[in-house]
Amino acid sequence: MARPNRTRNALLGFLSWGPLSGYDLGQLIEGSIANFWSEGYGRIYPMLAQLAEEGLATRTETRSEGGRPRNVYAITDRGREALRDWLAEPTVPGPLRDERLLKLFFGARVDPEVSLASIADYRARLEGDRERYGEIRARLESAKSPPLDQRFWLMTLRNGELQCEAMLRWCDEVQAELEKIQRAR
Amino acid sequence: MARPNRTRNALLGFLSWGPLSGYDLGQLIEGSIANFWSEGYGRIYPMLAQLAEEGLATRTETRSEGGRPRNVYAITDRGREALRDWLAEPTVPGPLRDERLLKLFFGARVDPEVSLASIADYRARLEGDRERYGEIRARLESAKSPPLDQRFWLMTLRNGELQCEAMLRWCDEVQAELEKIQRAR
DNA sequence: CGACACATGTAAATGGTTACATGATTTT
DNA sequence: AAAATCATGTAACCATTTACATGTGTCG
Repeated sequence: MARPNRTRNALLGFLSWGPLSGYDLGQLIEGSIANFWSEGYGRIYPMLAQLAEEGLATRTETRSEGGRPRNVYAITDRGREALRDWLAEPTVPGPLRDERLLKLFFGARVDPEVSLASIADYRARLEGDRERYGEIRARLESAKSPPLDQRFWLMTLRNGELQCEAMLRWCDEVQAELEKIQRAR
Repeated sequence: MARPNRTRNALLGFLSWGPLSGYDLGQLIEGSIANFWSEGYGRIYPMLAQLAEEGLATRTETRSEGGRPRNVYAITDRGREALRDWLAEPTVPGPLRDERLLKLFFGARVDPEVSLASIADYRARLEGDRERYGEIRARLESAKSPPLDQRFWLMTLRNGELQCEAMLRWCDEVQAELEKIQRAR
C-alpha cells in the first residue's frame, strides 16, 4: 500500500475548530500552515466528500441571504476521535527528496557558477521566508486567539525561524567554498 | 501535468560516474545520498528501462565468468547533455509536507504528553542522524575520492549537520514550552 | 544445507498536481 | 462593463510505495 492519507487529517484538524466550507479550508491553510503544509482544491473537495461518506464529517448546503450557495462541513464525534487517534500516532517520516541538494551533490559536473546561482536563489527564498515569519510572529503575538492554540502555532513558527537561520548560515559557508573552487580553476 | 520526473535525473547523475546496474544504483544511493534522497528498486528498474528507450543510456547484458548475469547501464552523450541541462535548471521547491509540525499545530487538541512524546522521538532520530553524519564525515575526509566531487559531497553533508543542530535546539525550546503548559494544567 | 547477499523485475493501489469547466457576486 | 474574488467541483496524468515473484551464487 502507498502512504496513508494525510490530507484527511489536516482537514479534520481545521474542522475541529468549527464548520467550514472547502473554500474556507483552502484559504485557512494558505494563511496558516502554508510554511510546512500545502493542499490544493483538487485535493480538498474530493476529500471532504469522502469524509462525509465515512461519517467523519457532515455536509450542509447553506444559502444565506444575498450569499452564494456553500457546502459547509462539520466534524462529527467519530471525526474528532479519528483526529485524536492520528495526533497520538507516532509520526513515521516520509521519504526525503531535496532536489537542490541532489544537484549540488553532482555539482562537480558543471561550472561552479551554476551552483552559485542555485545558492543565491535559495538565499533569496530564505530571506523572503525570514521576513514573512517576522510578520506572522507580529500578527500572532498581537492577536487575541485562543491562547493555548496560539502557543502551539508559535512553536511551529519557531521551527521555521530556526531552520531559516541555519540554512542562511549554510548558504554563507557553501558560497565561500564555491568561490574558492571557482578561483582555483 | 504532475511534477516532472526527478528519479531520471538522480540516476543520470550516478551513471555519469560510470556504468552501473540497477542493483548498484540502489546500493550507491542508499550509501551516499540517503540523507536527502531516496529511491526504491520499484522505481529504479523501470526508470532504467525508460532511460534506455529514450537513448539517454545504453543497456548491456554482462555475464562475467562465475558471476550472475547483470544488466549494466552506461550514460550516453545525450544522457550527459540531459544531466547538464537539469543541473542548470533553477530548482522549483516542491510542496512542503511536514506531518510532525502539522500534528504539533493541532497540539492543543490533545494532552501535552502526546506532543512531548513526539518531540522525544524526533530528538532521538536527530541524535542518530548526528552520529551518522559524524561517521560519514570521517569516512569522506579520510577517503581518497575524486577530490572535487568530495568537496561537493561535504557541502551536502554540512547541510544535514546544520539542520540537525538547529532542530535539536528547537526540540529543547519546544520541550521546555510543553512542560510549562503541562505544569499549568 | 541453510542463510544471506546478489540481482531483476512486475503489479496493484494510492497519493497528489495541474488544468479545465462553470457560474455567482462584489468591486472598480 | 470588466476584473477580481467567491465557490465548487471533475478529469487526466504522473509519481511513488509496497508487496510480490523469481532465481543465482557464496559463505559458514
